[in-house]
Order: sequence, then structure tokens, then C-alpha cells
Amino acid sequence: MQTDEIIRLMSEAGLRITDQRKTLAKLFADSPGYLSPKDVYDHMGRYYTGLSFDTVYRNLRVMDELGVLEQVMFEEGVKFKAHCREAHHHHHLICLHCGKTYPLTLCPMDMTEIPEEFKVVKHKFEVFGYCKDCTGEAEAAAAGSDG
Amino acid sequence: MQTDEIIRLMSEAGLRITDQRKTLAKLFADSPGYLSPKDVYDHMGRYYTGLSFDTVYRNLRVMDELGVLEQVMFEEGVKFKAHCREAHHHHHLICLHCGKTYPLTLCPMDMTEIPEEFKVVKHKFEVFGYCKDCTGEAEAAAAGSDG
DNA sequence: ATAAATGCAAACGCTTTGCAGTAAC
DNA sequence: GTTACTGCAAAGCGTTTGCATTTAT
Repeated sequence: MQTDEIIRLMSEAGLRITDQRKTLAKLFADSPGYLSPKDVYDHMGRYYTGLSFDTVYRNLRVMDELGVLEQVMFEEGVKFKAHCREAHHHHHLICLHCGKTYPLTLCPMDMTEIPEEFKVVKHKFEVFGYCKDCTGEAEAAAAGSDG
Repeated sequence: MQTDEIIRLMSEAGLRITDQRKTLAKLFADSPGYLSPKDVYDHMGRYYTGLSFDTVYRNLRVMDELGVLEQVMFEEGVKFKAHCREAHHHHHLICLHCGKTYPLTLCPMDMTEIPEEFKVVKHKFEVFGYCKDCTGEAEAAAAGSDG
């Protein structure tokens, strides 16, 4: 989603467009991957000296509830990114180093047989690894872990 | 995994087999689904009066590191279950009410095209919903949310 | 006997909340 | 001018850690 669209949606929802929210909208519009609350706080902190974590959290929550952001649980905790506006339901490749995501058109639900008695509510399909730009980091991580 | 096997693996790893760990092994061997640390604490608390959360956490961590438990991040937080010993890699249907899991033989990775440049490390495929015994809860949840 | 496991209490990190001042509408 | 947003401080929750005691080996 574009900065303008995020802001428009927030404004239409009756939210006030503060400087912080403009910066937040731009941050997520420009960011190709998932951001943790701390990532967001660090980025925002460059522009707002008195910035506090609770405001970051409040805005992330508001934007998540409004649907302009989507929230995903990683092992390291919650992360956010701008909601995908593509009409087509899809999943993602997610880079463990830079957080960048790449769409996967295939949805496994189309070919998964679910027993009739089981009432499906939602599903999760995510592929984690290292993208082109970060394959160097893959070896570093392998060397570092479990040494 | 069976209680005996969990205990055997822990013993072979040089861990001491305390009463609590026996109970823990049996709990996970008998439990068909994921358990939160609190679930575990509540269950254990019935048998051990002075039980403390930190011991529960310590044992969950030890057992996870040993590989007799597997740990999954849910939106509500971390949960554990006995590691699946089946040779075949598989995924799960997970009941949102009782936490029970059912194996899915299909793995979407077999039919997902990944760009050559992307180095896959791991993947996640989980289907959430309500199982046969809990479909009644599905309506209750729907009525309760977003009202 | 020795070293690991436990319980307690306290600390920790992440997230939320109450309140008074500030800013968008 | 009204009401929402913000920063501050403090509380909340889930989880981890240090230390003395207990227990499996």
C-alpha cells in the first residue's frame, strides 16, 4: 500500500493524521518487509526526540485493527507490515535476515484434504530463508548457531 | 511419543528423572494437543503443592532443547507438545478450542516453486479450526467476537 | 558425596494503562 | 472548543535468573 492510501484510510476511519502517523504510514509504505515494534520505534526515534514506546504500540494496534497493517507472530515476537492490497489471496517467502517478503501464488489449502468434520477457520503458510541479497548471511548464521 | 520413551531419552541425555519430570512426560505423552506453559502449570499444580512456574519453564525448555517436545508460536503465545516421532515429515490441523492436532500428509513445499536465489531454511504450514468435538464452540466464538 | 533440580523471590523484557498536557479537527 | 493523540510513569504479564535447599544419581 502507498503512503497516501494508508493515510486516506486512517482519515476516513475518523483517526487524526498526526505527524507521527504520517511518518508511520510512509515507513510501512516504503518498507519491503516485516518490522518489529522496536524497529519502528528506532526508526521513528530518529525524527521524534520524546518518542515513547507506548505511542508506537498504540498506533501499531490501531493500524492493525483498521487493516492497513498486518501482524504476524515470529519466534522473536510480533512483527508488522503494510497490508497486501492484492485481490488474490497469497502467502509469502520471508527473508530471515532483511525481513523482505516475496509473494507465493500457490495456496496449499487448494490441494489439502480436510476431513468434513473439521471446520477450518484460518491457515498459515510461510516459507523462511535467505533472499538473494542475504545468502551471505545464511552461512554466518549457520556458523554462529549450535557451534 | 510414549511416556517411557520420553523418560528414556531424558535419562540418556544425563538428566535426572524427578517425579515432576515423570509427570511431565506422562502429561505430554497422553496429551493429544498443544499445551501452554500455564496449561502445564495448572496440570502439574494438582500434584505438586509448592510448584513454581520457573521450574515448569525450565523443564519445558530442557525438553524442547532435547527434542522430546516441540514448541510452536501461537497468537496467544508459545505452546508445547510431544515431538512427533513419525518418520514422515508432516503438518497439522489444530483445533482452536481443545488444541488437539491431526496430521496432514501433504506438505506444500513439494509443490511450491521457490526462486533459485532464495535459500529456504524452514517453513510453516498450519490449519486452524474446530474439530468434530468442538464445532459447537465455533458458533460460540463467532457470536462472541466482533459483536 | 556430588551435582543437578527445585522453590522462592526478585528481576527482566515486552506490552498496556491512567492521567495530564498537547494538538488535530 | 472539543475530543483524540501523545508522553510520562507505573503497572501488568509472561519468562528468566540467583541463590539456598532438596533430591537423584
